[in-house]
Amino acid sequence: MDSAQSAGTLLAGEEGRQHAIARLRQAIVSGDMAPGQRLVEEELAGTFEVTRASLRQALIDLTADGLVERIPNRGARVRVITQDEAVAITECRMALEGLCAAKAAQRVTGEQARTLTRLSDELRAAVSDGEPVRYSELNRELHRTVIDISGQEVARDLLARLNGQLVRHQFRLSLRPGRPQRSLPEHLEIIAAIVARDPARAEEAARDHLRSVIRALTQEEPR
Amino acid sequence: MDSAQSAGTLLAGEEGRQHAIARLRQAIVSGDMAPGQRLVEEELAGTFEVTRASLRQALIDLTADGLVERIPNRGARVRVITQDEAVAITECRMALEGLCAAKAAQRVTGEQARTLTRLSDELRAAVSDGEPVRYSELNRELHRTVIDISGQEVARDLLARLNGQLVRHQFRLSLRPGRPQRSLPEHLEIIAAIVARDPARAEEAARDHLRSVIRALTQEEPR
DNA sequence: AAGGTCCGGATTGTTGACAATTTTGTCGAG
DNA sequence: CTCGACAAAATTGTCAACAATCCGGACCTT
Repeated sequence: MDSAQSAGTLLAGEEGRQHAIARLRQAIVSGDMAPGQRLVEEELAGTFEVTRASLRQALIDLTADGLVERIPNRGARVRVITQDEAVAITECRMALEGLCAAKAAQRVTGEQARTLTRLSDELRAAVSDGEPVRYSELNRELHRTVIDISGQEVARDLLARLNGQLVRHQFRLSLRPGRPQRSLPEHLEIIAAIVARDPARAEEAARDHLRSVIRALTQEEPR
Repeated sequence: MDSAQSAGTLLAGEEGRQHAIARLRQAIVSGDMAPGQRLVEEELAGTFEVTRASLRQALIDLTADGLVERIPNRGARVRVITQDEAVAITECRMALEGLCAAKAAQRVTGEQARTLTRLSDELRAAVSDGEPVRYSELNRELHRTVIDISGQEVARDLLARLNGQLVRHQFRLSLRPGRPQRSLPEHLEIIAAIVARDPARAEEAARDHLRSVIRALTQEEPR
């Protein structure tokens, strides 16, 4: 493979689009681009070294994911997700992840149970070692695993979209001092309920956890 | 087929796209196009009298809505929604409409309560008059009203997408003999719980109702 | 000076042609 | 008769130029 990024040549076609999507998403999620900032097609196409068509498609795709807002004839801006919206999104996650936790408890296999138990240990370790970033990763992995076990592909797609919009809020939240300590027991309870194959308890645990996330969001630090 | 409009002129741009989306959606949900049927861009652009670009955008939009399936370099087909998928979708509706019902019970105003009560009466009337189509319309209106009262816009968007995929199944279901008689009390209970401003009861009622829909779906008539 | 109108620059939207890809059809070898 | 390779056709994907639209500011009118 060649490193087609040399000056002068710009990526085209499918490759270009994927590249543009990745770069844009990264830029938005990491906060390199301020919320509300205008996204001028030609300008971005230049900086990412893709054709304008590729970048245009990328904008459309990200609009479907809720990361970008497009107004006809007026262009695109990075979508601002207010705290109220973050709460509303988390409420929907509560409903859907509750469903997934319940189904996961019904369907979990022995091997999957072992994976969950291992995650359990790693979460505990990350907290006691004081590694919030590691904890945040494991957190995401746990949610992903539960959804995976549930086999609910429709919910998985909906949740993927919701989470995409939340990445920034989630990240800020996980770095709040004391937050891992508070959420750890909630996560452990979700795992325990699924391993115990108790759907009602698993659903309640998942919902309790996200209720707690909502509380934390509404008590957002005053900046 | 149809004689379309005037010969020779084909719609373009935004107008063309909207037209194409409307016609295509109509054709798919009404069953004019068999599930799995190939959707050739040029061919459809011809019959709908829009440019290929417009139709292409329409296909992309409908893909986002889950009505069409697109495979790179291989074209689009109308997406088949299996019974299992219909069940999975309804499970997600269960989670999300449960949330909306609960929030609606918290936020309902006096006027909204009166609207719901009126709907209650109309639903009863439609059943006792034996008008399944009217009942189906009122049914959709009820669900829409509840979501509206809840003020949960995120859930509203997700549900809109899910319902778009289900239209056909829902329609078939509502025409099953005896189905309105069975679902009427469930609908009435949802309304009663919201009017009584009891979130937990409203959530449970909404979930019970959709649980019943799932049961009906899995006992689909054997054709 | 207030209000309205009309250009100018910038940006997005669309189109028609062309390139890339997949599928179909044909033919010959085994 | 079956299988595989090759070529032709059909279809989708991409691009670069062109057209439509919008915002801001200068200019004119009253």
